[in-house]
Amino acid sequence: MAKLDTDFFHRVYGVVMSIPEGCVTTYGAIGQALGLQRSARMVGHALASLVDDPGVPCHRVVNHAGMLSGAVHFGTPTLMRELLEAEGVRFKGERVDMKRHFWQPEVE
DNA sequence: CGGCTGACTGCGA
DNA sequence: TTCGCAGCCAGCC
Repeated sequence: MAKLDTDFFHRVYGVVMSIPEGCVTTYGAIGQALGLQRSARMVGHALASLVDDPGVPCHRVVNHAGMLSGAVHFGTPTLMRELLEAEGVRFKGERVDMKRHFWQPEVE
């Protein structure tokens, strides 16, 4: 681990893959775990590529407001929410109940 | 090789 | 939590 390869996406892959079922996290939290504290955007872009990769529960990643900002990239805007609800994640209207399901990824 | 865009965040009000 | 401003880095054209 801690391989500084250009495969930055690969790191996000590992972290997202480590997200427990029924839990959600933010881009910043992931970025922080990767050492990219100020570059949460990169996490989002990484996810954009990871969503193209099967086996990556990127639907467990939301923005700091708890909104499913990446749902549009799922092909089906509602798919992201459906997946979370299927895992037991509670929703507050259009947002995820961060207070209840927020999970902090740890540094590899 | 240069510039723009982008699944965002943090701070202050 | 919401609104506004500015920063950060990598991928893509």
